[in-house]
Amino acid sequence: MDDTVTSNLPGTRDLLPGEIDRWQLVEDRARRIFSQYGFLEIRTPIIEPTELFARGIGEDTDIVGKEMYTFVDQSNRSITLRPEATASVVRAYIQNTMYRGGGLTKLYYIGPMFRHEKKQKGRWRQFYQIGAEALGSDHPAVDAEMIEMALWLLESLGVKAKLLINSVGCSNCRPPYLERLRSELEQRLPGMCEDCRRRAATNTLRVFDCKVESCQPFIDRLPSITDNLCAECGNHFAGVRRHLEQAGISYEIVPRLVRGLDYYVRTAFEIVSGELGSQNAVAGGGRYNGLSEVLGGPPVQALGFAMGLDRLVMILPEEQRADFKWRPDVFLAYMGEPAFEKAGEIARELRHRGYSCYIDFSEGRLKGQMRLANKLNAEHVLIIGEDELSRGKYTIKRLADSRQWEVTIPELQDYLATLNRSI
RNA sequence: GUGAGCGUAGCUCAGUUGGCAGAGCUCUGGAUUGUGGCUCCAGCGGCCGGGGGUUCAAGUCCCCUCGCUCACCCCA
Repeated sequence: MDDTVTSNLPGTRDLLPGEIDRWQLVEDRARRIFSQYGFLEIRTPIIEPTELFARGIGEDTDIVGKEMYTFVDQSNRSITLRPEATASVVRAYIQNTMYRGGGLTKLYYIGPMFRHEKKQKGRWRQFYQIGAEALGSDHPAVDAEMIEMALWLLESLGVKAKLLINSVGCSNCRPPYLERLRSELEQRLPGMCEDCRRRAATNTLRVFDCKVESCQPFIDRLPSITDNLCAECGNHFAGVRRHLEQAGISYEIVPRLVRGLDYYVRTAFEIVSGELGSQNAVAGGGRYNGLSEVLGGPPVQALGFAMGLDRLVMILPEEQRADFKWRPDVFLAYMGEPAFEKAGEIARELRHRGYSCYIDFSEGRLKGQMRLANKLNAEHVLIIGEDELSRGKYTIKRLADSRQWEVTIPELQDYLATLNRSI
């Protein structure tokens, strides 16, 4: 059972027809809701120069440090399979001078991302995200609207989730805060875990992510960024909260929720679900006013979020999962070669008129074809035998109530038209 | 990278102190010559993940290995 040719790579998977309807439901809903908020789709390449992610995500992050799928191509360039899409979207925004008209640019994307991590519940090496980016404004209402949109998508799908928010300051208030944090950490560090000591040096804010029990008392007593915001950041955060409240959205402020990089500023948020096990984040996002400049573009105030489709599908309530099954409007059953040809002709005509038809090619007997029609949940079976062929009238049978009657093809079309099929 | 649990039919899983590899579902055929579902009958389907060892005898015990799953780190 371990043939390397007939096995997928670890952390990847096939999404089979039996479950794909749930994905389509989620994707369709997301597209509809995002477009209601004025977001337009963008599709960027799945591969990018490694440097884009190294700079756009940050050298100190786990993603860049150990999780990227990176290879050297035939032209000796270092290429990386995208571990997330924000850097690509900002790159495309700069490259295509989408900032030219001024104002707010709203974009969304759907697609696979890649991170070389060990598989866990809700964690894959190839996973899928739907995300949105709003570029060109620092207005707190933009933050609130984006959060509202993400929550509404989940709510409309019947998914229960909780919003966690924070503000991580900006280039004015963060450096003095970090200095204070480091000096307080210095005294406590000897009692803390190895990871904390490492993080204190490389990416200080990250010590707040620590989950080691013995570190918690230390962390709880550290000054929080939330209490050390400058006036502008404090006002911005208050604005976001006010707009959330006006939208009737409840939230929890989590001072420990941080995004560690310099160009991540102000709003940071996460949407979590209790049903996901250890990886409980369904969506995460934040503001990144400095990213465009880091990538060589103009200053652009922006924020975005990404939602994990795999995780969303996983926690989709059962009742959201059915309803979508494909079924043929007409299953064409035939007996004999001339009837087989006639079946093909009728099916072609019906399909061109927008109906879904199915023909069994096994050349089995009528019984077997009826059985297949039933298994496919066909709404009708059109029986084409020698009688029908010679008279030009066919037997149509409605499987739900077993009623059957004779029709000509024009009569069949009239009948089907009365059923109000959605095409 | 570290730790734990699990690998038996296409799927979900039984398999006792080591003693002829099983069930349900699916699939195929029949009961029913050109009529599905429900029922009944029959059938197909296995390197028990792989390799080595112990034993008269291993799905079962031991060692190695591969795979999967969950957890740690971190994140979607």
